[in-house]
Amino acid sequence: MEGPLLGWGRQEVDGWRKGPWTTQEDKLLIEHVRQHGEGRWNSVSKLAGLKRSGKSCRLRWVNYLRPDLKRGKITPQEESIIVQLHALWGNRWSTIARSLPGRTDNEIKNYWRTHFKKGKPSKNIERARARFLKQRREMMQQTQQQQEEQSLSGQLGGGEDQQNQDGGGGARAGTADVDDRGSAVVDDAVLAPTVVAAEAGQHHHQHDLIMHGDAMMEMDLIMCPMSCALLIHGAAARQQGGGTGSCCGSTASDEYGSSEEDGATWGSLWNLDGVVDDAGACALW
DNA sequence: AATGTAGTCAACCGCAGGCAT
DNA sequence: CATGCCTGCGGTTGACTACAT
Repeated sequence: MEGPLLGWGRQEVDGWRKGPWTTQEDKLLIEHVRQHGEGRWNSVSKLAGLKRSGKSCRLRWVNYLRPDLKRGKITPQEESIIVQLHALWGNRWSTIARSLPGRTDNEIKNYWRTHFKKGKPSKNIERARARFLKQRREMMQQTQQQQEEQSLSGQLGGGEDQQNQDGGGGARAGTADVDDRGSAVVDDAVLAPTVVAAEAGQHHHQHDLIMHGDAMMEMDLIMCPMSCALLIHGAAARQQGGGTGSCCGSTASDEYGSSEEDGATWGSLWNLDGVVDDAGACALW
């Protein structure tokens, strides 16, 4: 496996190797990261004896060599998450990728390009997207209304944390609402403290989110539908007595690996009407 | 069976922001 | 405070593969 992969045109520019990585290079990089950890990519080439730029090393590691990467095709769940997050964040692939454990921004970007950019399942996608945006609008209006009511009444002296604790209805925390079409509406308030803490590092990115299209709004709360999905999943699992709730982890990947081309799966995925039961638990997971 | 086309994946490039000096 | 370097991100490109004609 030593260097048969030519064809990227340039093999070496200014002393830097370019093009496909060899297994030898991969080994060197893996070994280096194992010993020194991630980061300091520019020094990797020297320390590891790689004729690769820091950028190239980082890219290779992040997109291909990282041990926590989930190989295999994007599952329908992940796909729906991608669509929702893209509706929220646009082409912020890295942000979207953070909500999909084991997936890279590059992977998601490629996936989006090939599947949605050319409008393959456009009707479903657009419908779901439109529905999602509409739901978000309604939800935000509702939230705003609640905030106004609260500020007007002034009786809830608990401060700004109050709404998070209460979630606008107490029992709603950790669940999904169901709108008049039966679709799952993820409530901002379901964001658990742990999730907030986990997201705190990137809060500054997400606080001033600009919605796509006509839905321009500022997010007062940290928006992470995947986190919400996790919680929905968890809630569903709890309701079923399942206990642990793994989200789009490897199990999901395994489960859907064989059926993701199935049109029926697509249909059921986007027709969320049958997905959320009366208790608000999401049956997808 | 050969050829053309679309899909997928891996990698590169340029830019911007953050951080150290 | 200014500058330079490093890192990360998004866009783009090229090669390979699968499928259709």
